[in-house]
Order: sequence, then C-alpha cells, then structure tokens
Amino acid sequence: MKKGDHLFLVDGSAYIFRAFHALPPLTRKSDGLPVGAVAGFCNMLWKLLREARDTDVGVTPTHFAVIFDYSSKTFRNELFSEYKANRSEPPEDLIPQFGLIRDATRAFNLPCIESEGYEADDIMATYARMAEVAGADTTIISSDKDLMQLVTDHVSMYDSMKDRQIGIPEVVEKFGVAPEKMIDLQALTGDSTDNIPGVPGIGPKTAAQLLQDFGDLDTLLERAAEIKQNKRRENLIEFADQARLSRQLVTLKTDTPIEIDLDGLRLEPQDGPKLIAFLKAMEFNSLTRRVAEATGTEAGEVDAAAVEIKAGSAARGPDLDKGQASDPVRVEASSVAALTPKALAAKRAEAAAGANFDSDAYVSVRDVETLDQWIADARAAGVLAFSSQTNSLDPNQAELTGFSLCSTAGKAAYVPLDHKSGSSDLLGGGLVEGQIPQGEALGRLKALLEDDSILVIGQDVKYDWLVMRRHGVTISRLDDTMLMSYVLDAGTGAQVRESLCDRWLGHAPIAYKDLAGTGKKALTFDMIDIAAATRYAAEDADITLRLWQVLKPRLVAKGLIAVYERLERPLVSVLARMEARGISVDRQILSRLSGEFAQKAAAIESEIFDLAGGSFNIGSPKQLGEILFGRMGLPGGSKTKSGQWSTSAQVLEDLAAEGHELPRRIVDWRQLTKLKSTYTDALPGYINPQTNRVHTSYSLAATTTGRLSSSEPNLQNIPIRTAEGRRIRTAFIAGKGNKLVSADYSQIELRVLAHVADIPQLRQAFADGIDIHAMTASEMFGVPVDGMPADVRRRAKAINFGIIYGISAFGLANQLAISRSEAGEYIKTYFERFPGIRDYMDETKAYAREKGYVETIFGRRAHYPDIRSSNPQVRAFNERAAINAPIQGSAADIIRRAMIRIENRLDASGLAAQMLLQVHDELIFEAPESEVGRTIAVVREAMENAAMPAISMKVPLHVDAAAADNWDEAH
DNA sequence: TAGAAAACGTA
DNA sequence: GTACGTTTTCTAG
Repeated sequence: MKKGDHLFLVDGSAYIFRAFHALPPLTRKSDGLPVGAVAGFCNMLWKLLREARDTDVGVTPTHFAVIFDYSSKTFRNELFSEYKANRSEPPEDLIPQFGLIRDATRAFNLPCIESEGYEADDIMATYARMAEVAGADTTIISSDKDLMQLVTDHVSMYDSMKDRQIGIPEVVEKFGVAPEKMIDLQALTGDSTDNIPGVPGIGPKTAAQLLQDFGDLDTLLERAAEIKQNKRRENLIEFADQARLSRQLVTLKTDTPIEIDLDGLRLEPQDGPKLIAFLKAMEFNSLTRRVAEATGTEAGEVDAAAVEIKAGSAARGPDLDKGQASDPVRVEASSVAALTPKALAAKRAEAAAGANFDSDAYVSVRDVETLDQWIADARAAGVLAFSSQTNSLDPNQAELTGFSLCSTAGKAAYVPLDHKSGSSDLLGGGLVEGQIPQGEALGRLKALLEDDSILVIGQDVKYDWLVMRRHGVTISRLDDTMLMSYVLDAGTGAQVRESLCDRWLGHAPIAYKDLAGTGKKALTFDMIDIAAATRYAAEDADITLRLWQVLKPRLVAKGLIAVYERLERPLVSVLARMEARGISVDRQILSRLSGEFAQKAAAIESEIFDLAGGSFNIGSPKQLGEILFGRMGLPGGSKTKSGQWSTSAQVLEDLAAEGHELPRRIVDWRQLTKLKSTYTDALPGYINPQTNRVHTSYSLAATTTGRLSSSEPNLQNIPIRTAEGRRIRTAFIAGKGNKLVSADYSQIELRVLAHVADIPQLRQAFADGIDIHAMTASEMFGVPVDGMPADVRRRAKAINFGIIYGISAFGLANQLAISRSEAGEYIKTYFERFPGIRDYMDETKAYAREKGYVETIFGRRAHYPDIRSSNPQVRAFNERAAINAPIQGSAADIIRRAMIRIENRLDASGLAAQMLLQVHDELIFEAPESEVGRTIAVVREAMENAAMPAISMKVPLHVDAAAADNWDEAH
C-alpha cells in the first residue's frame, strides 16, 4: 500500500445492528427468512463500491475490508469483568443474519476479517494506523463514536445511512473536542451500553468543558481539587481510578495481531456471477438486476447459490459467541456461475461473434399499446439500447424522426414519429399515416429514460442525450459502447459503429448511404420509407445492445472499468451541457476582420504577381513551387513525400532570410487567407439561428492519448500566436452581465513528466515556483538564471518540449536550426544532467514493446501495435508517441477529472458560472460579473486538486486564471 | 464527387 | 520530436 491509496473499512458488526433497527423489516419471499439487515448491508456495499465517488466520501477505494466482532469475550473482559455485561440477547430475527452477512461479504469478493479476543474496533484501529504509516488514507464506514478517536487528517469516517462524512471538524462540532481527545472524553462520560463506568455526573458537555480547561485527563485528575463545583470535584477525586480504567477500556488497540496485511486488502474486481448467485439466493431482485447490468453479467444464466442457513442457536454467528465462522457462500458448480470475469468476457465474445442478425424480426411500432409493451420489456430487463433517429447530424438542430429500442439481443423495434411522405406525391411532404403522436411517445420515453433503474445504452450517446434534452428528456443513467471500446482499444482503430460491429459481431450493418443515398441528393431520415428505416434503426439498437454485452464484461476482465466509469462516462453529460450552451460570437467583429484581411491579402496578391512576373494561383503549392523553384530558379529546400518541392512556411522563411522578397510575401498572404477562410469567414456560419451562439462538438474518443477533440467548428485551434490572429479571439464574448473566465494549467505536461519520471531538479523547481526553462538552461549550460540571455533559455525550452515529444536529434536540429550533431550533443548533455528522464524513456519504450500499450497515471491505455514494426522509421515514430502518450494522456485525464467535478463545485458554492469550452489545458467559463472572483477561486481549487485523491502528485499543479469581456483579454 | 496531399491553426 | 481539425488544391474515378 502506498501514498494515494485509499482504504475503506466497513464496521460490519455495528452496521448489522443499526440496519436491523433502522430499516423496514424484510423477509425472503419464498420462506419468510428475515433478511432486512442483509439487504441493507448489500445495498450499502454495492453503493460504496460502485458509486463512492458520487457520495460525500468523494473518493474511490483501492483497498477494502469488512471487519466483524469475533466473540463477546475480549481482552477488555480481563481488565474489567463487567465490560459489556449488560448486553441483552439480540432479537430472534437478527440471529440468522449474522452468518448471512459474512456470506454476503465474501460474495462481494471482499475480505471478511475477525480476530479472536479482539473487537472489530481494534482491528480497524490497527489497519487505519498501518495505512497512515504507509501514507495512505482511510475511511471507516461507521458512525460509532467509539471510533472517532481514530480520526486524523488521513482517517475519516463515513455514515453510510445518513450519507455524511465525519472528519476532524465534525467530531469537534459534535463533541467539542478534537478526535485525539475523544478517549479522555469517553473515559469521563462512560458508556452505559458498553457498561463503561466513567465518572458519575459528568456527561459529554461537562467533559468537553473540563478537557478544554485542563487539557487532558491526567492533568484534570491531578488538579481536580481546583474545581469549584463541589459535587463535580468530589466525584472526580473519588472516581479517578474508575476514569483511568474507563480510559483503558475505550482506548482502541492499534497493535492487534493481523493475519492479512494491507496489501491483502487490495480491492479485487467484482466477480459478477458469484455475487449474483448470492443475491439471487437472497431474492434481492432489484439489486441483482443492477449488479448484472453493471458487471455485464446475464443474470438469467446464473443459478442461485446454495446458502446454508443455520437455525436457532446454531445460527449464532461469531458476533455473539465462540461460534465458528460460517461457511463461505457455496456457489454451485454451475458452468456460468463459476466463470471468472476473463472467462465470462471470452464467452460473451465467442457467442457474439457467431451472432445472427435477422432484420425481418424487427418491428415497427405504430400504436401506443405496442410501445407500452416494449417499454414494459425494457423495465423488466433494466437495460435498454436506445438510438434516436433525426433529420440532422447537428444535435443542436436535429428534430426527432423516430427512435429504436432493444433490451434483448435480436429483438428490436423502431418507433417512427415524424416520417414524411415523398415529394413526388402531389401532397408531398405530408406526415405518413400510422405514427404515434410525438407528445404521447415523448411522455412515455421521458418516464423511461429518466428512470434511475433503467440503464440507457447508446453508441456515442452524447448525440442522443443532446437531441433528447432538446425534446425535454434528460437521459440519466447511461452506458456508451463507443467509450467502452475506446477505453479498451484506443490506438487500434476508430471506435465507430461499423468497425465495432464487424470486429465483435462479425456483421456488416446496413450502411446509411444505402438507405438515403449520398451527396446533395441524400435524403434526411424523415424522408425514408418506414419499413427500410425500421430495418436500419432497429438493427442499430440491436448492435448497440450486443456490443454492450461483449464490451462491458471485457472492461471488467481487463481491469479498465474504473477508467471507463471515472474518466469517460461522467464526461458525457458534462460535455453535452457545454455543447448545448455554446459560446457567444460577435458577427460584426468577424465581418470587419474579414474585410480587413481581404484588403490586405489583395494588396499582397498584386505585389506577389509583380514580383513573380505574372498571375497564378497562390494557394496552389504546385503552381507556387513551379514559379519559385522553376521559373525564378530559387534554391529548393526539402521535398514533400509525393516528390514535389515543399513550399512550407519553414522553407519560405529560410528563403526570406536570404533576402528574397517573394517568399516573405507568400507567407504573409497565406497567414491572412488562412485566418480569413478558416476563422472570420467560417465561424459566422456556425452560429446557431435559435441560440445565436456557436456550439462546437467534442469527441471523447478521437485521440489515442485521451485528449478531447473539437470540431464543427474546431474551437481548440483559435489563433493566438500572432497579433493578427489574436484579434479573432476578441470576437468570442461573454453574454450580457457576464464575463468570460479562462483558467489554464501552467506547464502541466512538464509537471506530469517531473512526477512520472521523478526528477529531483524538476520537482524542486516546480515546488519553488521558479522558471522551469531557465532552470533547465542553467543546469545544461551552466549559465546563472539571473541575467540569462533569451536565446539560452529558448534553446532549453525547445529541449524541454522535445523531451515531452520523445526527442530526436533530427527534430531538435530542425527546431533550433542547428546541426544534427550539435542537437545530439545537447541531448547527451541533457541526459547527463537528468538521467532519470533517460531511464523513464527507456522504461516506457520497453514497456510499450512488451505490452503493446502504455498507461497514464490513472490507468488509461494507449495502444501502439506498430511499435514492433520492422520498419525503423515506423518503429521510431511509435516509440516517440509511446513516450509522449503517458505525459499528454495523464494531463488530459487530470483536466477530465477537473471538468467532472467542477459543475457540482460551482453549484455547491451557489455560483451560476457555466463551463463553455475546453482547450486541452484550459477551461473557459461564462460567469456573472459579480461572481467572477469566487468563480475563479472555486475553479482553481478544483483544477489544482484534480488528481487527488487517486494520485498525489509529486509536484504542485498551478492554474492561472483571468476574466474579461472577451477571450483574448481573459486568456 | 470522394479522398489524398499540403499547408497551418491550437495545446 | 507529440496530439488534433479545417481549408484549399489536385487527382482519380
């Protein structure tokens, strides 16, 4: 166990008593066996394991154990024979549940820990202190005040029934003393339920006051004579020994003998079939369904486990007496129930590969009664593959044409809502008969898709989310097969429907263009014949469900479910909301700029023609090459891969530096026409007529490293480097009464490098907040930071960037316009000064070669199958990419984590700010003018701590933030 | 008309 | 030297 890990300790014995009294009685349906406390326990464990991040605990466990009392006789009875002597027998209905709760723990694949002669509290105390020594954090799932003495900066408690975290401030608030004083406080007050005597007449309030006045128990007892109140003074003197005994009784042992060490508590993947076998035996139907869906297990294929219930006194679990630990769940050796996650994933893949698609079996739903039947089926299944069909690719404009449903493989339906008849018809464009009125269908859909007990599965579900939201429906629980595939296979190919379908299901789905045609004449979906639309759309949902059945268990088997659930799935709705908001763009500014750029470009154009001695298409590199290197006879630089002379800016700049005028002008012309065509002319066309804002589309699954990408329009490449380009940013403006807030990570990739490669000088420099490039230059060239020439720093900066990109002498030489041998010398010097970087690079390359992928610090994988290529160029390229991916990808993961948290943080602070854009290391918000300061504080806090608690970075993250009326000034 | 190539905007 | 998306030109069909 190490720093950054998080141990969860569940106080099993306390939980069962509390649940028994707090929860409504529940009996197993078939035989009336009382199982209410077991049900509560299972639900809590499931919630902790699956949704820990959504609760106030705010963290996800890496280690996990459930601790029980073993027997009622412990070492405390030797200190004080009356300890817990007044405990009465547990209720009859609770007795059989003691054994079951242990069975449940094992079914969850969790360690079930108890120790003879010790209470659960002592075992938890021991583990918590061990974890603290290891630098890890602990959360104790209990609200028992006896455990509050354990609370520190690294140990907190969590009351699962009230969803409340108990840290140092909460203890102080409740008892008026810090956690470490709880022992003294309990020694004074005693505890009637445990029969701990304490000092008569002293309750919690008095005890807290006394401890505040005197510091601790020993001092208090020594100086008891100073107390003014007669009775209190006398009692403290008379019962001093009793207080000391009480203190011994309430002090938890932190050196309990431990059989399983901390590493043995590492959280193992959920074993779906094993858990489902137990839940089925308990007849916990809704939890069974949820577990099945989350673990990708087909509940119907799993037999109920044979769970042995001991009746009467024989059932007395170890909670009560010397009894033996009950048998583990005996999962019957049914073929499926015994499958490991790996075997299940393999079995699913095998079954799916031979799947049969029968488009004749698909149904068009044309009346409400039939729709209700399909909805009932979805509810029974608890899962629903859903696909919206629309008349536009733009989810911010699309109207719903119909939707398809599938909850059982092979059984899918299409519900047409807004299909129009063909234009050849005399009354062309009319609604086709026999479609459910949209309002009726949407009402039913809303109830279904917003229901928390239904998991909605989509392929690229962000699109459906946006479309449905515009129709008043907010999809709540979702899974996305595209994102599952991305987590499993980023780097091995596009995560699109067709390739996934071919790869996993061995099936080529109906192509959209076969349905609608292509190009200008392409039909929108509402113009497509309903029979054909049904074959296409129902198949779409069928494919999605089957892919989900294959991919979900695969995520579990590969240990990637956490990456999917923590870094991918929660971002779907976050990004959807950002896209829906859009950003305000000032048409006038763009139009003015466009005119200006056009004028300047025209002027340059005539200069160019004068210099070239005739007109030609300046935008054609081919014609330009002929003029420059043919007609004018300038010395050609490099060639492109198709053998043409390169006319890249680099080549032209070099020629300009030699005093040639034409190349200089070409570069200027290109800059202006680029800005005009890509930005000032194109952006207004993206302004949505309804919202008057520009809505980009983010892709979650487009990059190998985990970065997002933005398109239509791409708002991640708005110019900033040149003064001319920057002016485009002034057109991105805040709405009335608002400001744009820009918050960006400073040097996040170099910080990640310092963390993963663990470079002492880099860590120190970041810790001290000094100029990292200057530090590098100083180390390499021996030049003091003070008064360093700009060029020396520039070279070091290029090297630092080069390192992140998987440096080569060739690339560095190009960048710095120096010889390759000189660049090689620089690199050699760099590695001598920072040997850890070379080690990191070598290790990463070796890892990638062996595994075929590399991982970010959060476990995201990027695949590089070609790293084993026999072609040295291909191999070298893949090696550089593999070196870069953990750095770029970890930074991408960090900002993803920030984005996932930030909405709630703003909300909780009562701030109205809205996140609009992400540009890899920068987030843009729109915030009311009066809240700018507080917004920046909340955003910065969330971004700087985004790696926590999963990873404790070895360098601090730093965020710069500013606000202004437009993006140029805010950045 | 679709797709590749060249160029260039961002982190 | 890493990671992207969009534009224009040019070519192949």
